[in-house]
Amino acid sequence: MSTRAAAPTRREQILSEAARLFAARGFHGVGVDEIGAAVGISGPGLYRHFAGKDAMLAELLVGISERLLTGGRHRVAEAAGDPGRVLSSLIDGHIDFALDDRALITVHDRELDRLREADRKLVRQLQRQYVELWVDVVRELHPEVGEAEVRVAVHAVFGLLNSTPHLAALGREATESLLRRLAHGAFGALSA
Amino acid sequence: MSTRAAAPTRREQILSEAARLFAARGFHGVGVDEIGAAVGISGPGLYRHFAGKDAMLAELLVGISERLLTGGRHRVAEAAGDPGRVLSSLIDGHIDFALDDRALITVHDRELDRLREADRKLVRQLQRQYVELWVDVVRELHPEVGEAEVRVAVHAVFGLLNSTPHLAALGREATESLLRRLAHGAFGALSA
DNA sequence: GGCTTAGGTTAACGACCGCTAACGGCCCTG
DNA sequence: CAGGGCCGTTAGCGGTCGTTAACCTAAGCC
Repeated sequence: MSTRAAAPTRREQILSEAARLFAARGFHGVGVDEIGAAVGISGPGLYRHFAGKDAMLAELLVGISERLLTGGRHRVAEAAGDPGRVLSSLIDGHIDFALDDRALITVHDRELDRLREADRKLVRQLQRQYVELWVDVVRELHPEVGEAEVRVAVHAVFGLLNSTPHLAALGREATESLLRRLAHGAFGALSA
Repeated sequence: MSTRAAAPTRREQILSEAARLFAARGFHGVGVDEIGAAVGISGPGLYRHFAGKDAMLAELLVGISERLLTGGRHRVAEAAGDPGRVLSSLIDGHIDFALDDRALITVHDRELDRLREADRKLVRQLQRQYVELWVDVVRELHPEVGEAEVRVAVHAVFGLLNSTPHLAALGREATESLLRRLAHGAFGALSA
Protein backbone atom coordinates (compact mmCIF):
# COMPACT_ATOMS: atom_id res chain seq x y z
CA MET A 1 0.00 0.00 0.00
CA SER A 2 1.81 3.03 -1.31
CA THR A 3 1.01 6.41 0.17
CA ARG A 4 1.48 8.01 -3.20
CA ALA A 5 -1.64 8.74 -5.18
CA ALA A 6 -2.00 5.74 -7.42
CA ALA A 7 -4.51 7.17 -9.85
CA PRO A 8 -5.25 10.87 -9.98
CA THR A 9 -8.78 11.66 -8.99
CA ARG A 10 -11.00 13.38 -11.50
CA ARG A 11 -10.76 16.67 -9.64
CA GLU A 12 -6.99 16.49 -9.90
CA GLN A 13 -7.14 15.69 -13.59
CA ILE A 14 -9.33 18.71 -14.15
CA LEU A 15 -7.10 21.00 -12.12
CA SER A 16 -4.02 19.80 -13.92
CA GLU A 17 -5.49 20.34 -17.36
CA ALA A 18 -7.00 23.64 -16.36
CA ALA A 19 -3.60 24.84 -15.18
CA ARG A 20 -2.04 23.85 -18.47
CA LEU A 21 -4.72 25.60 -20.49
CA PHE A 22 -4.79 28.73 -18.33
CA ALA A 23 -1.03 28.98 -18.68
CA ALA A 24 -1.21 28.61 -22.42
CA ARG A 25 -4.08 30.93 -23.27
CA GLY A 26 -4.99 32.81 -20.14
CA PHE A 27 -7.97 32.43 -17.86
CA HIS A 28 -10.38 34.32 -20.08
CA GLY A 29 -8.96 32.67 -23.17
CA VAL A 30 -10.05 29.17 -22.18
CA GLY A 31 -13.62 27.95 -22.25
CA VAL A 32 -15.15 25.41 -19.92
CA ASP A 33 -15.92 23.17 -22.88
CA GLU A 34 -12.22 23.12 -23.64
CA ILE A 35 -11.31 22.16 -20.11
CA GLY A 36 -13.91 19.44 -20.15
CA ALA A 37 -12.68 18.09 -23.46
CA ALA A 38 -9.16 17.91 -22.07
CA VAL A 39 -10.29 15.37 -19.46
CA GLY A 40 -12.68 13.51 -21.73
CA ILE A 41 -15.97 14.91 -20.49
CA SER A 42 -17.77 17.78 -22.00
CA GLY A 43 -18.54 21.26 -20.80
CA PRO A 44 -21.09 21.38 -18.03
CA GLY A 45 -19.97 18.03 -16.64
CA LEU A 46 -17.30 20.00 -14.81
CA TYR A 47 -19.97 21.47 -12.56
CA ARG A 48 -20.27 18.13 -10.78
CA HIS A 49 -16.76 18.77 -9.44
CA PHE A 50 -16.42 22.52 -9.18
CA ALA A 51 -18.77 25.36 -8.41
CA GLY A 52 -17.59 27.20 -11.51
CA LYS A 53 -14.64 28.23 -13.58
CA ASP A 54 -13.57 30.73 -10.94
CA ALA A 55 -13.46 28.00 -8.33
CA MET A 56 -10.94 26.04 -10.37
CA LEU A 57 -8.64 29.03 -10.62
CA ALA A 58 -9.03 29.75 -6.93
CA GLU A 59 -8.18 26.21 -5.94
CA LEU A 60 -5.16 26.27 -8.23
CA LEU A 61 -3.76 29.50 -6.87
CA VAL A 62 -4.43 28.75 -3.24
CA GLY A 63 -2.91 25.30 -3.70
CA ILE A 64 0.30 26.66 -5.20
CA SER A 65 0.69 29.28 -2.54
CA GLU A 66 0.13 26.78 0.25
CA ARG A 67 2.56 24.28 -1.18
CA LEU A 68 5.23 26.92 -1.61
CA LEU A 69 4.77 28.20 1.93
CA THR A 70 4.70 24.86 3.72
CA GLY A 71 7.63 23.61 1.65
CA GLY A 72 9.57 26.73 2.52
CA ARG A 73 8.79 26.40 6.21
CA HIS A 74 10.03 22.84 6.29
CA ARG A 75 13.27 23.87 4.68
CA VAL A 76 13.73 26.76 7.08
CA ALA A 77 13.15 24.45 10.04
CA GLU A 78 15.47 21.76 8.73
CA ALA A 79 18.48 24.03 8.39
CA ALA A 80 17.63 26.43 11.18
CA GLY A 81 20.62 28.25 12.60
CA ASP A 82 22.63 28.12 9.40
CA PRO A 83 21.33 30.98 7.22
CA GLY A 84 23.55 30.03 4.32
CA ARG A 85 22.14 26.53 4.20
CA VAL A 86 18.60 27.81 4.65
CA LEU A 87 18.91 30.14 1.69
CA SER A 88 20.42 27.42 -0.46
CA SER A 89 17.60 25.10 0.49
CA LEU A 90 14.95 27.71 -0.28
CA ILE A 91 16.52 28.34 -3.66
CA ASP A 92 16.68 24.61 -4.43
CA GLY A 93 13.07 24.15 -3.44
CA HIS A 94 11.88 27.05 -5.50
CA ILE A 95 13.82 25.79 -8.52
CA ASP A 96 12.30 22.33 -8.16
CA PHE A 97 8.88 23.84 -8.01
CA ALA A 98 9.49 26.10 -10.99
CA LEU A 99 10.79 23.25 -13.11
CA ASP A 100 8.13 20.76 -12.05
CA ASP A 101 5.14 23.02 -12.46
CA ARG A 102 5.86 25.54 -15.15
CA ALA A 103 2.20 25.92 -15.92
CA LEU A 104 1.34 26.74 -12.33
CA ILE A 105 4.17 29.23 -12.10
CA THR A 106 2.84 31.00 -15.14
CA VAL A 107 -0.71 31.14 -13.88
CA HIS A 108 0.46 32.08 -10.43
CA ASP A 109 1.40 35.71 -10.96
CA ARG A 110 -0.68 36.24 -14.07
CA GLU A 111 -4.24 35.59 -13.05
CA LEU A 112 -4.31 36.61 -9.43
CA ASP A 113 -6.59 39.53 -10.15
CA ARG A 114 -9.31 37.27 -11.56
CA LEU A 115 -10.06 35.87 -8.10
CA ARG A 116 -12.89 36.88 -5.84
CA GLU A 117 -11.84 39.30 -3.14
CA ALA A 118 -11.69 36.69 -0.37
CA ASP A 119 -9.60 34.21 -2.31
CA ARG A 120 -7.30 36.92 -3.54
CA LYS A 121 -6.65 38.11 -0.02
CA LEU A 122 -5.88 34.58 1.08
CA VAL A 123 -3.44 33.98 -1.75
CA ARG A 124 -1.70 37.27 -1.17
CA GLN A 125 -1.35 36.52 2.50
CA LEU A 126 0.24 33.16 1.77
CA GLN A 127 2.55 34.74 -0.77
CA ARG A 128 3.57 37.41 1.69
CA GLN A 129 4.45 34.86 4.33
CA TYR A 130 6.53 32.93 1.80
CA VAL A 131 8.39 36.08 0.81
CA GLU A 132 8.98 36.82 4.47
CA LEU A 133 10.76 33.49 4.91
CA TRP A 134 13.24 34.57 2.28
CA VAL A 135 13.55 38.14 3.52
CA ASP A 136 14.36 36.97 7.05
CA VAL A 137 17.15 34.66 6.01
CA VAL A 138 18.63 37.06 3.47
CA ARG A 139 18.69 39.77 6.12
CA GLU A 140 20.60 37.48 8.42
CA LEU A 141 23.19 37.02 5.71
CA HIS A 142 23.30 40.71 4.82
CA PRO A 143 22.51 42.61 8.01
CA GLU A 144 23.74 45.90 6.59
CA VAL A 145 21.18 45.98 3.79
CA GLY A 146 17.84 47.66 4.40
CA GLU A 147 14.69 45.58 4.62
CA ALA A 148 12.99 47.24 1.68
CA GLU A 149 15.96 46.56 -0.56
CA VAL A 150 16.07 42.95 0.52
CA ARG A 151 12.40 42.52 -0.24
CA VAL A 152 12.85 43.92 -3.73
CA ALA A 153 15.84 41.66 -4.25
CA VAL A 154 13.83 38.61 -3.20
CA HIS A 155 11.08 39.48 -5.65
CA ALA A 156 13.66 39.99 -8.36
CA VAL A 157 15.22 36.59 -7.72
CA PHE A 158 11.74 35.07 -7.91
CA GLY A 159 11.46 36.67 -11.32
CA LEU A 160 14.77 35.11 -12.25
CA LEU A 161 13.81 31.63 -11.08
CA ASN A 162 10.32 31.84 -12.51
CA SER A 163 11.65 32.73 -15.95
CA THR A 164 11.76 28.99 -16.45
CA PRO A 165 8.69 28.81 -18.68
CA HIS A 166 10.43 30.94 -21.29
CA LEU A 167 13.43 28.75 -21.79
CA ALA A 168 14.02 25.57 -23.70
CA ALA A 169 16.53 22.76 -23.79
CA LEU A 170 19.62 22.38 -21.62
CA GLY A 171 18.40 19.42 -19.54
CA ARG A 172 17.05 19.35 -16.05
CA GLU A 173 20.31 19.00 -14.11
CA ALA A 174 22.15 21.69 -16.01
CA THR A 175 19.22 24.10 -15.70
CA GLU A 176 18.98 23.51 -11.97
CA SER A 177 22.66 24.08 -11.48
CA LEU A 178 22.67 27.21 -13.60
CA LEU A 179 19.67 28.80 -11.90
CA ARG A 180 21.21 27.99 -8.54
CA ARG A 181 24.42 29.79 -9.45
CA LEU A 182 22.56 32.80 -10.87
CA ALA A 183 20.39 33.17 -7.79
CA HIS A 184 23.34 32.92 -5.42
CA GLY A 185 25.25 35.36 -7.58
CA ALA A 186 22.43 37.88 -7.44
CA PHE A 187 22.08 37.67 -3.66
CA GLY A 188 25.84 37.78 -3.29
CA ALA A 189 25.88 41.14 -5.04
CA LEU A 190 23.71 42.61 -2.29
CA SER A 191 26.69 43.39 -0.12
CA ALA A 192 29.22 44.25 -2.82
CA MET B 1 10.44 73.82 -32.07
CA SER B 2 11.07 70.90 -29.82
CA THR B 3 11.50 67.47 -31.31
CA ARG B 4 9.75 65.94 -28.35
CA ALA B 5 6.09 65.10 -28.76
CA ALA B 6 4.30 68.10 -27.36
CA ALA B 7 0.83 66.60 -27.04
CA PRO B 8 0.26 62.88 -27.36
CA THR B 9 -1.81 62.04 -30.37
CA ARG B 10 -5.07 60.23 -29.88
CA ARG B 11 -3.59 56.98 -31.15
CA GLU B 12 -0.86 57.24 -28.54
CA GLN B 13 -3.36 57.97 -25.81
CA ILE B 14 -5.32 54.88 -26.77
CA LEU B 15 -2.24 52.69 -26.91
CA SER B 16 -1.07 53.93 -23.55
CA GLU B 17 -4.39 53.30 -21.85
CA ALA B 18 -4.82 49.97 -23.58
CA ALA B 19 -1.42 48.87 -22.31
CA ARG B 20 -2.37 49.85 -18.80
CA LEU B 21 -5.67 48.00 -18.95
CA PHE B 22 -4.24 44.92 -20.65
CA ALA B 23 -1.58 44.74 -17.98
CA ALA B 24 -4.13 45.04 -15.22
CA ARG B 25 -6.80 42.65 -16.42
CA GLY B 26 -5.42 40.80 -19.42
CA PHE B 27 -6.26 41.16 -23.08
CA HIS B 28 -9.49 39.17 -22.91
CA GLY B 29 -10.43 40.79 -19.63
CA VAL B 30 -10.72 44.27 -21.09
CA GLY B 31 -13.55 45.42 -23.34
CA VAL B 32 -13.29 47.98 -26.09
CA ASP B 33 -15.85 50.14 -24.29
CA GLU B 34 -13.50 50.24 -21.33
CA ILE B 35 -10.54 51.29 -23.46
CA GLY B 36 -12.66 53.94 -25.09
CA ALA B 37 -13.86 55.26 -21.75
CA ALA B 38 -10.27 55.53 -20.56
CA VAL B 39 -9.54 58.10 -23.26
CA GLY B 40 -12.87 59.89 -23.05
CA ILE B 41 -14.56 58.44 -26.09
CA SER B 42 -16.82 55.50 -26.09
CA GLY B 43 -16.51 52.03 -27.54
CA PRO B 44 -16.73 51.94 -31.28
CA GLY B 45 -15.06 55.32 -31.65
CA LEU B 46 -11.80 53.43 -31.35
CA TYR B 47 -12.37 51.94 -34.77
CA ARG B 48 -11.52 55.29 -36.34
CA HIS B 49 -7.97 54.75 -35.14
CA PHE B 50 -7.44 51.00 -35.13
CA ALA B 51 -8.70 48.14 -37.23
CA GLY B 52 -9.72 46.29 -34.08
CA LYS B 53 -8.74 45.26 -30.60
CA ASP B 54 -6.18 42.83 -31.96
CA ALA B 55 -4.51 45.59 -33.90
CA MET B 56 -3.94 47.58 -30.71
CA LEU B 57 -2.24 44.66 -29.05
CA ALA B 58 -0.16 43.98 -32.14
CA GLU B 59 1.02 47.56 -32.36
CA LEU B 60 1.88 47.55 -28.67
CA LEU B 61 3.93 44.39 -28.81
CA VAL B 62 5.70 45.19 -32.07
CA GLY B 63 6.43 48.67 -30.75
CA ILE B 64 8.00 47.40 -27.55
CA SER B 65 10.09 44.84 -29.33
CA GLU B 66 11.33 47.36 -31.86
CA ARG B 67 12.21 49.93 -29.24
CA LEU B 68 14.09 47.38 -27.18
CA LEU B 69 16.03 46.13 -30.18
CA THR B 70 16.98 49.51 -31.64
CA GLY B 71 17.88 50.84 -28.21
CA GLY B 72 20.03 47.79 -27.60
CA ARG B 73 21.76 48.16 -30.96
CA HIS B 74 22.64 51.76 -30.26
CA ARG B 75 24.15 50.82 -26.95
CA VAL B 76 26.14 48.00 -28.48
CA ALA B 77 27.48 50.32 -31.15
CA GLU B 78 28.35 53.07 -28.69
CA ALA B 79 30.52 50.92 -26.48
CA ALA B 80 31.76 48.52 -29.15
CA GLY B 81 35.03 46.85 -28.30
CA ASP B 82 34.49 46.99 -24.55
CA PRO B 83 32.21 44.06 -23.66
CA GLY B 84 32.04 45.06 -20.03
CA ARG B 85 30.74 48.50 -20.90
CA VAL B 86 28.37 47.09 -23.47
CA LEU B 87 26.80 44.74 -20.96
CA SER B 88 26.47 47.48 -18.37
CA SER B 89 24.82 49.70 -20.93
CA LEU B 90 22.40 46.99 -21.99
CA ILE B 91 21.47 46.37 -18.38
CA ASP B 92 20.97 50.07 -17.74
CA GLY B 93 18.81 50.44 -20.80
CA HIS B 94 16.67 47.46 -19.94
CA ILE B 95 16.19 48.74 -16.40
CA ASP B 96 15.14 52.15 -17.67
CA PHE B 97 12.66 50.51 -19.95
CA ALA B 98 11.32 48.23 -17.25
CA LEU B 99 10.84 51.10 -14.82
CA ASP B 100 9.38 53.51 -17.37
CA ASP B 101 6.92 51.12 -18.93
CA ARG B 102 5.85 48.58 -16.37
CA ALA B 103 2.55 48.01 -18.09
CA LEU B 104 4.22 47.23 -21.39
CA ILE B 105 6.65 44.85 -19.72
CA THR B 106 3.73 42.97 -18.23
CA VAL B 107 1.80 42.73 -21.45
CA HIS B 108 4.95 41.90 -23.35
CA ASP B 109 5.45 38.30 -22.31
CA ARG B 110 1.89 37.65 -21.25
CA GLU B 111 -0.21 38.22 -24.33
CA LEU B 112 2.09 37.24 -27.14
CA ASP B 113 -0.02 34.24 -28.02
CA ARG B 114 -3.09 36.38 -28.71
CA LEU B 115 -1.49 37.81 -31.83
CA ARG B 116 -2.19 36.74 -35.36
CA GLU B 117 0.41 34.41 -36.77
CA ALA B 118 2.20 37.05 -38.83
CA ASP B 119 2.49 39.58 -36.01
CA ARG B 120 3.58 36.91 -33.59
CA LYS B 121 6.36 35.81 -35.87
CA LEU B 122 7.54 39.38 -36.26
CA VAL B 123 7.57 40.01 -32.53
CA ARG B 124 9.39 36.78 -31.84
CA GLN B 125 11.98 37.62 -34.45
CA LEU B 126 12.62 41.02 -32.90
CA GLN B 127 12.83 39.47 -29.45
CA ARG B 128 15.28 36.88 -30.67
CA GLN B 129 17.53 39.52 -32.16
CA TYR B 130 17.46 41.48 -28.92
CA VAL B 131 18.37 38.39 -26.93
CA GLU B 132 21.19 37.74 -29.35
CA LEU B 133 22.70 41.13 -28.59
CA TRP B 134 22.96 40.09 -24.97
CA VAL B 135 24.14 36.57 -25.68
CA ASP B 136 26.97 37.82 -27.89
CA VAL B 137 28.35 40.22 -25.34
CA VAL B 138 27.98 37.83 -22.41
CA ARG B 139 29.81 35.16 -24.37
CA GLU B 140 32.66 37.57 -24.96
CA LEU B 141 32.90 38.08 -21.23
CA HIS B 142 32.57 34.36 -20.42
CA PRO B 143 34.06 32.48 -23.35
CA GLU B 144 34.23 29.23 -21.44
CA VAL B 145 30.46 29.03 -20.90
CA GLY B 146 28.34 27.23 -23.50
CA GLU B 147 25.98 29.19 -25.70
CA ALA B 148 22.84 27.43 -24.49
CA GLU B 149 23.69 28.19 -20.88
CA VAL B 150 24.33 31.81 -21.69
CA ARG B 151 21.01 32.09 -23.47
CA VAL B 152 19.18 30.66 -20.49
CA ALA B 153 21.06 33.01 -18.20
CA VAL B 154 20.08 35.99 -20.31
CA HIS B 155 16.42 35.01 -20.19
CA ALA B 156 16.69 34.54 -16.44
CA VAL B 157 18.16 38.01 -15.98
CA PHE B 158 15.33 39.40 -18.10
CA GLY B 159 13.00 37.75 -15.63
CA LEU B 160 14.88 39.42 -12.81
CA LEU B 161 14.78 42.87 -14.36
CA ASN B 162 11.18 42.52 -15.50
CA SER B 163 10.04 41.65 -12.00
CA THR B 164 9.66 45.37 -11.59
CA PRO B 165 5.86 45.40 -11.80
CA HIS B 166 5.64 43.32 -8.67
CA LEU B 167 7.55 45.62 -6.40
CA ALA B 168 6.65 48.79 -4.62
CA ALA B 169 8.40 51.67 -2.96
CA LEU B 170 12.14 52.21 -2.68
CA GLY B 171 12.46 55.13 -5.08
CA ARG B 172 13.62 55.22 -8.65
CA GLU B 173 17.36 55.70 -8.05
CA ALA B 174 17.65 53.05 -5.39
CA THR B 175 15.70 50.54 -7.45
CA GLU B 176 17.87 51.16 -10.49
CA SER B 177 21.03 50.74 -8.51
CA LEU B 178 19.80 47.58 -6.83
CA LEU B 179 18.63 45.91 -10.03
CA ARG B 180 21.93 46.81 -11.63
CA ARG B 181 23.88 45.13 -8.88
CA LEU B 182 21.67 42.03 -8.91
CA ALA B 183 21.99 41.62 -12.67
CA HIS B 184 25.74 42.01 -12.62
CA GLY B 185 25.93 39.61 -9.72
CA ALA B 186 23.95 36.99 -11.59
CA PHE B 187 26.08 37.26 -14.72
CA GLY B 188 29.20 37.28 -12.60
CA ALA B 189 28.24 33.90 -11.19
CA LEU B 190 28.39 32.39 -14.67
CA SER B 191 32.12 31.78 -14.43
CA ALA B 192 32.34 30.96 -10.74
C1' DG C 1 -35.74 -5.02 -6.36
C1' DG C 2 -36.46 -0.43 -5.58
C1' DC C 3 -33.91 4.00 -3.91
C1' DT C 4 -30.21 6.93 -3.68
C1' DT C 5 -26.14 8.91 -5.17
C1' DA C 6 -22.39 10.04 -8.37
C1' DG C 7 -21.24 11.54 -12.63
C1' DG C 8 -22.38 12.17 -16.90
C1' DT C 9 -25.34 14.00 -21.17
C1' DT C 10 -27.78 17.67 -24.36
C1' DA C 11 -30.55 21.92 -24.80
C1' DA C 12 -31.05 26.34 -23.91
C1' DC C 13 -30.88 30.86 -21.59
C1' DG C 14 -28.97 35.26 -20.65
C1' DA C 15 -25.20 38.20 -20.59
C1' DC C 16 -21.40 40.11 -22.69
C1' DC C 17 -18.45 41.54 -26.29
C1' DG C 18 -16.31 42.79 -30.72
C1' DC C 19 -17.66 44.94 -34.54
C1' DT C 20 -20.59 47.27 -38.17
C1' DA C 21 -24.13 50.48 -39.74
C1' DA C 22 -26.09 54.70 -39.97
C1' DC C 23 -25.89 59.09 -38.71
C1' DG C 24 -24.16 63.90 -37.37
C1' DG C 25 -21.35 67.72 -36.14
C1' DC C 26 -16.84 70.37 -36.81
C1' DC C 27 -13.33 72.32 -39.48
C1' DC C 28 -10.72 73.04 -43.29
C1' DT C 29 -10.35 74.20 -48.07
C1' DG C 30 -11.59 76.07 -52.86
C1' DC D 1 -20.79 78.82 -48.60
C1' DA D 2 -20.76 74.26 -50.31
C1' DG D 3 -18.43 69.96 -49.71
C1' DG D 4 -15.70 66.49 -47.79
C1' DG D 5 -12.74 64.36 -44.46
C1' DC D 6 -12.11 63.55 -39.60
C1' DC D 7 -13.88 61.95 -35.45
C1' DG D 8 -17.28 61.15 -32.79
C1' DT D 9 -22.15 59.21 -31.46
C1' DT D 10 -26.04 55.42 -30.62
C1' DA D 11 -28.40 51.15 -32.08
C1' DG D 12 -28.03 46.70 -33.00
C1' DC D 13 -26.33 42.24 -34.90
C1' DG D 14 -24.00 37.79 -34.35
C1' DG D 15 -21.30 34.88 -31.89
C1' DT D 16 -19.31 33.14 -27.73
C1' DC D 17 -19.32 31.79 -23.07
C1' DG D 18 -20.56 30.55 -18.24
C1' DT D 19 -24.14 28.56 -16.14
C1' DT D 20 -28.55 26.13 -15.22
C1' DA D 21 -32.21 22.76 -16.17
C1' DA D 22 -33.81 18.45 -17.22
C1' DC D 23 -32.78 14.01 -18.04
C1' DC D 24 -30.20 9.49 -18.15
C1' DT D 25 -27.29 5.52 -16.61
C1' DA D 26 -24.58 2.58 -13.59
C1' DA D 27 -23.23 1.25 -8.96
C1' DG D 28 -23.91 0.54 -4.18
C1' DC D 29 -27.15 -0.31 -0.31
C1' DC D 30 -31.07 -1.78 2.73
